Amino acid sequence: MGTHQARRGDTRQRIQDVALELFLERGYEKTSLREIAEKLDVTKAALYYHFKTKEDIVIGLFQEFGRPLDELIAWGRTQPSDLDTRLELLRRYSAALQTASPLFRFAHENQPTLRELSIGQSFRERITALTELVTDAGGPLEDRARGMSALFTVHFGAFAAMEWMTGDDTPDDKRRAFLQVAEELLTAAHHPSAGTE
Amino acid sequence: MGTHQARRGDTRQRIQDVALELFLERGYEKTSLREIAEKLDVTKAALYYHFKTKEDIVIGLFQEFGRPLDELIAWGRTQPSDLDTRLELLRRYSAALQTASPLFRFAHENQPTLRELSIGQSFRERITALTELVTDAGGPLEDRARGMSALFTVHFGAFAAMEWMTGDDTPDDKRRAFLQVAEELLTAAHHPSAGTE
Amino acid sequence: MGTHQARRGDTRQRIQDVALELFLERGYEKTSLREIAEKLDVTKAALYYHFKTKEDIVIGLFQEFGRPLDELIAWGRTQPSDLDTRLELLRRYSAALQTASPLFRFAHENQPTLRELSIGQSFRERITALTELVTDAGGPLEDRARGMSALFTVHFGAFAAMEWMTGDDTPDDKRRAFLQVAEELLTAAHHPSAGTE
Amino acid sequence: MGTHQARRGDTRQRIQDVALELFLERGYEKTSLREIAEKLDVTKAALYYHFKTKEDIVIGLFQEFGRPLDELIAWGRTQPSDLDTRLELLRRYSAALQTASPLFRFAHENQPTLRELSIGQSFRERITALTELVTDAGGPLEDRARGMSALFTVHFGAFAAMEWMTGDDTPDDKRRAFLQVAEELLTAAHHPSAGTE
DNA sequence: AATGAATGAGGGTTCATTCAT
DNA sequence: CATGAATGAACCCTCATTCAT
Repeated sequence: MGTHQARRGDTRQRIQDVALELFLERGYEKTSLREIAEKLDVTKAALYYHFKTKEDIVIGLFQEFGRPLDELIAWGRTQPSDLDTRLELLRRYSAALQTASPLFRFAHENQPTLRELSIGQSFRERITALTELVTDAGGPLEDRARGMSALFTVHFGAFAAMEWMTGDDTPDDKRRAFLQVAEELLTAAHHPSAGTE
Repeated sequence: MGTHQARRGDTRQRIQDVALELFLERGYEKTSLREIAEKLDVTKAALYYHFKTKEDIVIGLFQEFGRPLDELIAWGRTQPSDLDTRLELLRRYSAALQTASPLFRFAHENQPTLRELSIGQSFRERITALTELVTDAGGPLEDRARGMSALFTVHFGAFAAMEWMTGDDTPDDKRRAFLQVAEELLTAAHHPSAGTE
Repeated sequence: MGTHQARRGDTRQRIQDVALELFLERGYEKTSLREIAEKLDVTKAALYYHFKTKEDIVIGLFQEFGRPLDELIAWGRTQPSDLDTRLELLRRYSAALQTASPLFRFAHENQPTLRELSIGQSFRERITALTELVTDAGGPLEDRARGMSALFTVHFGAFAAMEWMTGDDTPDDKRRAFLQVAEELLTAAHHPSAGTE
Repeated sequence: MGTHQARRGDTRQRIQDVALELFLERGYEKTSLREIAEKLDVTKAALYYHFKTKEDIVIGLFQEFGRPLDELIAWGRTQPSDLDTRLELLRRYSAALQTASPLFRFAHENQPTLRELSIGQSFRERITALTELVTDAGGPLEDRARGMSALFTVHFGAFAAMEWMTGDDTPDDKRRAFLQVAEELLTAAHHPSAGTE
């Protein structure tokens, strides 16, 4: 029950938690392994026992949190490419963001780093896959814009909005509100009169 | 006479150009002054003749490119807070992004850095100001979400979309499409029946 | 039962074998215990069960392989200091190198390390002892040079030559050739007319 | 006339001097840049102003000291492949070693390191070139052994001998003695009766 | 308007070694 | 007989910055 040495075996997990926390606060590049180690009250070398490199910590994070997104895409690909599927995709994406949003915010705020970090490639591919599922590649430009906009809305509604939106609604209220706006966008994209209005 | 030394006096400008280019490519933190200097074929020390610090280069960039945004906000504050004003704000914002989009992309992709860089504060404030002009602080949550979504749509439509949207429409076509979607969103937010649907 | 764990008790030997192999390939300093352990498919800590320190592995190697040299010197000291003894020393040394040459190559290629490694001292002493047995401390400079040269010839003929000598003679052919050259050198050193030429 | 800052512009040279000195004393791997810097009373970073990497220091050393050897080889290749040429090659090699011997000793005592250091390759090639010039690729094995032995004799006579040879002859006396022994070896290799004796 | 030389702080990484289990 | 987890010291290297010239 002491402060020291109390945990055991969960060090790997703790490293990832603290790392993500600091990466979000100060960015990947500016977060040094020294900082992570100090916050955990271990040595830098201890980190290297659990992760081969700094980049490896990020890879670990994405493996853990990125799975729901993979499943979502896999599911989407088994479904017919119609409005109902897309609405459901949005809903599930919104739900997934509830827990994974820290990682996604990290991904967004550290793009130049991820671009060079191998893992970044696969993350971008997943985003691309999602947009393809939600938009109709052959449809009119406006409709595709609506699809992407719906995605932006759910996506950024999950974290960017948290900082910029005033009022005292709960995070979950906000999330649902953005989800509804996104659904309207997608529905409009499928409405025959959408492009003409 | 000679390709070298041909320019004069515009070194400051050239530094900023190259810096922004590299910041976009590799991120602010990973771009070293050495790289910038080498690409310009001058010494690191030369950079210090023109800019007091690395951060100063960023400040210079924001002063140059950030002005249109300041003017936009200033204009918005003189106008009545109604739908027409907001639509016009969107249009002007979209237009401003046409030239300033590299800087905005830089701002977005280097948020953790900017957060600590003093200049970042003022940039965030400007974004906050914009959202306040475009949404009605006292209105229903869905409407505020629509306002923010409209802003996201114009904003990310300007660069994120460029990478993720397939098809061979021109960038300007895309921009206009996103603008139109954003206008629809704002209009819906002002429609009496919007919240009930 | 199974390929693993098949050996038992010979772990110490296997460590030494793999260590010498790696020391020869990459040098003592650049060979880490991690590498040795990985190649053996055990943990670093396991090495410490068999050897107290990294240096201890080297000591072990020299004890194993260095004995023939000790015996050679001991034998030499019991013999009269004449040409026949010296020729026989050369022959025995050449023979000893046949099996011990890896260790000798290691010793030669890692001299700065050995110099600081306690065991190195004793190795150098042995070489010095050999030269004293083969040369006549009070004789003319040229003769002493011939003695050392004979030693070089046998010594480096055993490994350096392997890499630099073209042709398809067997290693043993080469060894014998160098031995013969060395014998000529020693014999010349004992010839009355040697110094006068 | 102060102790500090007294020199200027010769820092690069001083780094190389001190580096070689330490490399000889403690070996390349065990010599840290910190040690070199401290001995020079500058910062580690200063070293990096003059040399891109630790390996670069070695490269610099070889470029400086390795040139005489290159010239020797180049000269040898313009000459007829007979005894006189070979004797002259030995003499010139022996002379070259007078000044370059520290570098050659370094090369010899740090072979595993050099093998991985790119520069090492070219050094080995030079040694190979020399042996080819001094021996007759098509001749009998014994004669080739005599050629290599002659080279060993001159080569190791230049530094290894210094440590192992007792007596109070000057280094130059020793060098000349070894040179003479080497000359005898080469001459014997060209004697018709050499192999039969 | 710019350079050459240097610095101090810190980066990520690797190493030999230890010890409770 | 061996492992898992960790440490402390050191490593090479890079960075933003300075300053005399």
